[in-house]
Amino acid sequence: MTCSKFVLPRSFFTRDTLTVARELLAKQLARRVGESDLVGKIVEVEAYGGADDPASHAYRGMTPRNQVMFGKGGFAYVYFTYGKHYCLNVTTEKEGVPGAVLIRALQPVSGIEMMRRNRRRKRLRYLTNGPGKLTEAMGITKRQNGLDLTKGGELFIREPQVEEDFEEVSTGRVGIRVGVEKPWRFYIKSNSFISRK
DNA sequence: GAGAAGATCTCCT
DNA sequence: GGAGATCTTCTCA
Repeated sequence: MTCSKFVLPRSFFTRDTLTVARELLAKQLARRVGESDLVGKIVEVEAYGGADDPASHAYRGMTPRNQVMFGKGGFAYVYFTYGKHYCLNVTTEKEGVPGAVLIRALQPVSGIEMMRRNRRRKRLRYLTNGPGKLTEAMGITKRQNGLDLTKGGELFIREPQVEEDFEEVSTGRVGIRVGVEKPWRFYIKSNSFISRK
């Protein structure tokens, strides 16, 4: 069962990458595994561009890995890094324009017991407070690369049932060596699931 | 075909 | 607070 009226439509994603990144805060990432639903509130994101952004995978043009970033917005871009970790991005912009938003941290909403099993950790705070951690908690791997997130299938993004006020903070991006000066990281102020201060 | 770097996490001191 | 783990992907020859 999917509450499709809450699923974010294509038009949400096919906009400017920075706009999409900011508006993704406080939305819910939902993952369906068999009978179970894993849901987390998005509390931290980073925007990645194209030829204007040396930190982006798309900076040097299209490759087999990053081709999803060049398609239209609203698809999952999952890549493997550091020999251990997957990172989940949401593509943005229209067809032919590269752009993506890295989901860096979630606040668990439901399916928490399954997240604990996936992570083999008990402490709630360490289940999803980092890009490699949240993919492990939600069972996301390269198999989810290229999935359409607007269909309400095994992976999608939806409006929260209850709107909450929050204060947005923007800083330089984390864990990269170039392009650190761009204030393209956004997170919800004073949320305890942020990956780094 | 080889070499190097990477949008990170965990464990150890 | 710091280093090691570990493998995919890209670049260059």
